[in-house]
Amino acid sequence: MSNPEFNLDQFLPYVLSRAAEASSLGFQKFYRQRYGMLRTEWRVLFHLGRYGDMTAKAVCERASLHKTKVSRAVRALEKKRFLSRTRQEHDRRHETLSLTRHGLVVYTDLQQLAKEYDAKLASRFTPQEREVLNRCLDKITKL
Amino acid sequence: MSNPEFNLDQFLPYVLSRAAEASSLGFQKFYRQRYGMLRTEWRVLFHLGRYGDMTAKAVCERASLHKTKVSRAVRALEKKRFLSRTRQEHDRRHETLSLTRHGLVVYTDLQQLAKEYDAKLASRFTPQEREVLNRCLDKITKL
DNA sequence: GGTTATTGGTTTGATATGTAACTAACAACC
DNA sequence: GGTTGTTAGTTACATATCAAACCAATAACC
Repeated sequence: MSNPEFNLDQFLPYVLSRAAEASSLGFQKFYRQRYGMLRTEWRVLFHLGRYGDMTAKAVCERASLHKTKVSRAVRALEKKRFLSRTRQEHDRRHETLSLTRHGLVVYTDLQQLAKEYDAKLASRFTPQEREVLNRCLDKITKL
Repeated sequence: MSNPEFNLDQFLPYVLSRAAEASSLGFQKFYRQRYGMLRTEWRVLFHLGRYGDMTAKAVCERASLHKTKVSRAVRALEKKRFLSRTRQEHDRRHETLSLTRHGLVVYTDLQQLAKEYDAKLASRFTPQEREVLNRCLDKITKL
């Protein structure tokens, strides 16, 4: 069919999104089954767990997530008692998000699992490959 | 916060999905703006355009898409007169999907744009990087 | 100090997605 | 030739997502 030079299986956006889906799938089950969390929820949890308390806006920026998504994830996490909010006194529009003790436990658990899962993935690559891979993905992510 | 060894920005599923999103974004506008197509729709279109007529089932397998998604995409593409279906005589459960003349024109246009877009992305990498990248992504995709 | 603009966050309504149940065509078995 | 199983594709319903409108707090300007 038409131009044989174009190979769909080497088209970067396509290949990337397939790889992303495949690699997410294996990890999903941990946060879904164990804690009934959604993808965006664990992302928010991870950001808070890894980088400490911050405002919803900050999460949006760090994680490149839209504010409506974050808003809903925060509500869900709050309902599960994984995080709590506190309005800032000097500017009552901002609210600081912090993990509860329970949330921190969950984060620690998932973080450990993530580390193991990542190690398993990484084991398929040589250190050089891994390095190139990270570098390339980083370049792509930044526009 | 807790274990400083775990770096979210190197967690493969996370990094991959961000890169995938970023790289898709730039290409989206072509099929969205020009032809009002959705992601799944262009995937189906591309598979038919690139690999010729096939059944919906075959598209599912090749593109790793769920049959309901394909079903809906096919209907949408049919409505736009980009493809047509024909029941197979020897087994009336199967229907062969083929691009219409119009669909082929659209495919050719998008395929050209994809090639250019891909070249632009690829220009940021050395051939070696590109090779490693493809190899790694391929490994990840296959489990 | 009242008007206008901006900003952090939420809500709403239209659209997309995933899961499971469904239909229709065929095959296999007796 | 009727029962049972399987397969290609669709439908229905519940859920997730996106965009745009919205609200409330602050800032900026006069």
